[in-house]
Amino acid sequence: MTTHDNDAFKPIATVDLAIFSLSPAGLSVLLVRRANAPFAGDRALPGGWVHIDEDADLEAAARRVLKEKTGVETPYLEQLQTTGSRSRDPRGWSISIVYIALLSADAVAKRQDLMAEEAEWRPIEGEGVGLSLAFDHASLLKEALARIRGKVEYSSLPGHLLPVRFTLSELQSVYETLLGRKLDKSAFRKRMAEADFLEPVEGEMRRASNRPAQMFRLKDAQSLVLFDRRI
Amino acid sequence: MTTHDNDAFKPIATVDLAIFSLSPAGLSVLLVRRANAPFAGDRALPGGWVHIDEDADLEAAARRVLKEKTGVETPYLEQLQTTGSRSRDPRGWSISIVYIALLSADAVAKRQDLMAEEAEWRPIEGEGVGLSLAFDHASLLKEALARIRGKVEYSSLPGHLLPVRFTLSELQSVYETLLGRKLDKSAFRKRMAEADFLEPVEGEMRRASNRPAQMFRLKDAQSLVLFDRRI
DNA sequence: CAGTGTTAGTGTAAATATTCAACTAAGTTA
DNA sequence: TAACTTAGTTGAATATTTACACTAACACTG
Repeated sequence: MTTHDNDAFKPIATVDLAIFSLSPAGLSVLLVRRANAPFAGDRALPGGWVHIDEDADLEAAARRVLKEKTGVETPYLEQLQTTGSRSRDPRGWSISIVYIALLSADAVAKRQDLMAEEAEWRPIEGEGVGLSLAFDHASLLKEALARIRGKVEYSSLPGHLLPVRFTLSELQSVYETLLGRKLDKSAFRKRMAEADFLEPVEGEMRRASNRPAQMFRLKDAQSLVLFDRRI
Repeated sequence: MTTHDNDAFKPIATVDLAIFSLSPAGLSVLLVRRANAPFAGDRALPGGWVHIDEDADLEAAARRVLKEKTGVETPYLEQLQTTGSRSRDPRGWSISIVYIALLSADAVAKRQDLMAEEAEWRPIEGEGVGLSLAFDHASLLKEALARIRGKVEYSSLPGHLLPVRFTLSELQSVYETLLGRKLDKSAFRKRMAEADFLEPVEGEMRRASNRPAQMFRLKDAQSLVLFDRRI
């Protein structure tokens, strides 16, 4: 057996992001158009090198890329997976650490002007975006969608896609969109109460031409709450 | 905004493994003693550089390290997480891709002679191993344990720690060990039947000085089955 | 200002699942 | 053959889930 301790392998390493938000067309992902080779002109998940001088850790690098592309600073952010292989980048053995970010609807609206030139929102259709993507990004996006759809079943994930204040009906509607099925209203409300990740915003009500609804906000906008049972 | 496309950041990158098996003392993890600096003499999770010429992808690198240290070729293997920061390795900005491996009890016994010299099994106590580990490996091990304990609640994970053939009573006993609580026998059997990841080994029974028990094996030794409800 | 439409939020009976413990089954051992 | 041990099943009491109907609170209409 040989020791490789002084023969450090240094692959090409990037941090790539699957950034999601809700648009009128449903769940959408942020894509950029690549300026340079390889895959120049193709769409890709936004990403970038880790800046060895600037980024203290991988999550900091992910937050930096996110801010560069969207202007948003405090999203829900979670590491998805790392892929690395000889063949995924024509320039050689490369590694990509993939993060998932969820942007609240009002954060997206407010920072519209801060969004990077080359970035655009694309609605999700089925398992992807109906476009071929650079590198293995189509497969990374598919994994990200699988993770998100899985977590909708037993976590507060959809709450991170809404504006800061929302009603229970709006929240239920996001769950239904992401799950692709209808939920029972009373069972839904019971789950939300048990899971204990919402707090009512005192004195604030959604008013329309019908009974006003209590508004809620997430107790913690940064972290997911996992349920005891499926929704 | 600057482009860094030709300024590829190349960190130090290793694949590290949290390899678990069952010993008489319960769940155990494989540790190695480091031969070289940094942390020479300390215990660490087994790991190594990706071999750019030899490993097609990250999982291949993980399987190679696993085989070098244990002699086992076909374990349950799953990527846990990737950590990367300026400070985790005194040699500079470094990345570690961490995998979890589960070894079946008979695989461990059979390959005892193939196990690496410097490797040893240490029983888990609480959130770790009661030893300080090199780098941030204590924290990586803690994350690995959290992942495992979480999955025991709603997956076939414990089945991957048993010998290839086992009885339902043995399986229940492993669930109980990992969960730290007793389970109801009839409810347990109902769950296992619903989850549908076991198949009876026809004609084989465990015989002792009592009623013989049907033996079972995993339908798929490589993959986990997730349950609809908690166990 | 009564009537209607619409969405918010609650209540309840029937169906389903869980729990707890007792029971039967099939072998070995004395 | 009786006692012992572990395998595997059954069932009644209790808790939870589901489906759906009900009440509540507003705006709008005439």
